[in-house]
Amino acid sequence: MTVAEPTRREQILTTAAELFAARGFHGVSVAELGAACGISGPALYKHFPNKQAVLAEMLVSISEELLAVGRARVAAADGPAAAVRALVDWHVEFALGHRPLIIVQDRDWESLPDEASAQVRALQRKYVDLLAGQLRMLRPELAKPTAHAAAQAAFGLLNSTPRAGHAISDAELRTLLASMAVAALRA
Amino acid sequence: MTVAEPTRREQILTTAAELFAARGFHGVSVAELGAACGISGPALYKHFPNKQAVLAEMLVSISEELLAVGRARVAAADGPAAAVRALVDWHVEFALGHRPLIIVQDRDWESLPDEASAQVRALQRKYVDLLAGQLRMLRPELAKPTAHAAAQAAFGLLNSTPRAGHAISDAELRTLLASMAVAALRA
DNA sequence: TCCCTAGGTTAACGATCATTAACCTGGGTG
DNA sequence: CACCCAGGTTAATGATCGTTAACCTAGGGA
Repeated sequence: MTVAEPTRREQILTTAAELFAARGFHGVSVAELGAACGISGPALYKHFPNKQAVLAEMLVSISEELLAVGRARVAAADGPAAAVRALVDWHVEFALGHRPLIIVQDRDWESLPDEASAQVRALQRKYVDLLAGQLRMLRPELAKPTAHAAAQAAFGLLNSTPRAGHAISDAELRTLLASMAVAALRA
Repeated sequence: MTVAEPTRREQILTTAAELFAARGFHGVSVAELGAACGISGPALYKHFPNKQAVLAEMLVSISEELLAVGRARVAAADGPAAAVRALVDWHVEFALGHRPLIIVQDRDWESLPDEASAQVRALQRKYVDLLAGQLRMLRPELAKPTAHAAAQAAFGLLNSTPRAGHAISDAELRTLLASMAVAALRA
């Protein structure tokens, strides 16, 4: 069976993720992005209506994936403690596997067009609330805003991943971050 | 005694911090920044050589302050456990008091001119190493890169502060974040 | 065979911006 | 009093960039 060759749309999306992560959405010109894909400049408009749409597709799809898989893992978990651990593991797994996307997501989401921006914010909020909800089942003494803030802080910890230097192996980083996040959520 | 009225330079710096935090360095034009200060456009060049210099002064000075005070608190602490706690407390105190600066620091430092960028990176590295060093004294089993990654993750947690909604009081947020960070570092 | 269309190309346009030029003004100093 | 200059002003400049226009080409279906 043949290796699935990526469509040009996909190539543009992954290339854009790397470039945006490295220099920011506004720091990458359409011409650069095209060149990095082997085509040049305006050819991008055969695949996307404009530059913001590239960013939008990228961020909306990963927000959706994070939420969908997160929900599935919670549903499959045996109780809130397991659910919290499952969510942490899922997020660190995703973050390690898609470092550029994580960087772009929390640096450049303000550059989105209004509609997509609201959509991403809503998805992210649901994702944070997913963790916050499980956390409150585990620790009923937490008020809702407190649990939300704690969940957000845990994701902040996990999202520091991509900036890490390569002096430590992915496997070690994975267990380190997961155990730190779980400990923080238990505090 | 009269209230210390800020010099125009200072006004520009604090205004720029708020605007950059809200819309990103590239998202704020020189004209907008001037207007927000009550002057207009090119008048900024009477106080700074160019737009990047505003960002540079902002980021270098806060990096220096973080490091200097961090060192002082470590020196004043009674043992590594107290030093870790002091560093966490100092960072959360600073982050809560200077939310826009924290946002700008980890979103826009790549927009700095090369020299300033290197300077900020060096200061930040020393700051992270300060925490990592105390952590290794506390937990000698940690390898140096591991401790560094753990320290970075803890700062990632603490820097999630500014994005938090206002549904929770600063006082509560302060103790929540501090205890989460300390717990994560102990894990 | 003929034509349509998907997916390229280069050239041109218009907006936005950072930066510079040229000019003004009022208050403190020699 | 005369002058200087710090700190403004508006207008102009040049670069960059996103986007559009106009055009080309290969390949597959009627």
